[in-house]
Amino acid sequence: MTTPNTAEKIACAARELLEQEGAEAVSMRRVAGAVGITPMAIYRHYPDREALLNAVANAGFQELAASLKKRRFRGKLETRLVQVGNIYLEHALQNPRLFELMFLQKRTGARVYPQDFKARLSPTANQMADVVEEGIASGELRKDDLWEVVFEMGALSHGLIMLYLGGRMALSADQFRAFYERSFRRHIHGILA
Amino acid sequence: MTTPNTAEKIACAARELLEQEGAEAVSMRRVAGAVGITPMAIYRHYPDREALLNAVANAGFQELAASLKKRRFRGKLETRLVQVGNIYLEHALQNPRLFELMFLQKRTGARVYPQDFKARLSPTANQMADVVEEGIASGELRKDDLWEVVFEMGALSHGLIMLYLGGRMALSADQFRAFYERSFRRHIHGILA
DNA sequence: TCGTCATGTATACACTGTATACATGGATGA
DNA sequence: TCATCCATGTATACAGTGTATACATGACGA
Repeated sequence: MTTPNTAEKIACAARELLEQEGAEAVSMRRVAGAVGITPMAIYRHYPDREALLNAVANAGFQELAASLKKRRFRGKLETRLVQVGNIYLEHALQNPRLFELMFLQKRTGARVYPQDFKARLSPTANQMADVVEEGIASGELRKDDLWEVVFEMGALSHGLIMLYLGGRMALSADQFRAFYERSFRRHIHGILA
Repeated sequence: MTTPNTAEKIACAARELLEQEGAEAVSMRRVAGAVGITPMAIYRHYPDREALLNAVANAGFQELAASLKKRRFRGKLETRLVQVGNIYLEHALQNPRLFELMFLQKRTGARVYPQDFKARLSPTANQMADVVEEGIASGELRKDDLWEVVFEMGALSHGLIMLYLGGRMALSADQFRAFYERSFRRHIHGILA
């Protein structure tokens, strides 16, 4: 148990290949080569390529959840919402390909709105939900459907990040960070005068 | 010129395959088979598969632009913003795979923010921009960066649609339409009390 | 009539995921 | 101790992919 599992070594190699050469470079043969085994040996640990990529994505979700849990959010409500959003953002900027894999791919077992969210099965969304729920309770936020508000902030987040990672915004990482934060604040305040 | 071009027949067949069997089913061999030519004949019209998919995506953008141009938006400002958003939505719901192709794929020659948008090269964004610009001028909308506001509404739109099309929301099409519209209105008004 | 050129074909190559059959080595039970 | 089992890995093969290369064909202009 202390020595790294072969399955983990495979997933690790897949992730490295993913981040360095893109998703299409993650072939069974190349992953196997990186680990030092035969392509078919991978199938002793993962039923197929999709399952392997799924495992990599899951690792990403766990990391993201850990990042969110580690951090303590403080300050006024708007600040805390922005802080949660920024953790998503940093995770995306530091693992761009992994992030695409996590949210673009049709994953079997992905959390489904609304039931899995209301059941608090999504650790990432829970953090945002806690802040929003408190805001609604304190009267700082308009009374509204908690999970709709949370999911929609996630959608805005993903939308911006995907467009940026997809090369549709000619901005430096720092410029994008600033844009992203402005967008978050605009979403909180609304655009009406 | 009146009879359909072979290049067009190829793109058309590719689009049908895409919408009916998914992006991975769009292979050169299958497209060629549908048209009744040899796989290699496609290369007389498109340099490679990516270019073919690009052509299909471009057709989608033209359709969307035409839909937007055809429609006249009237009523109060918020209503018009929602109307523009709904056209995106309907296009996505009626051509889901095409929509994914249009916005997920890294397209060469995709409009890049901000220069291409400010140069009004994106017909789809222009429609939204007209409404927002008028709102800012009339004082109905807060004074802000026009194109940031426009791009960000597009991002929210794409984010929601991608998550829905990606199977991450267990909602009927009508339920999603309602969610989408509520989100749009929330974004306009803000979530603060 | 004779190129010329656009269009299509035939074949081949390197690559992919993975099904199938076989090897191996270490743990376990008699 | 020995036989057995089983997890793990290997070797090979097959159908599929994009596409490079070489050749065919048929319309058209000089």
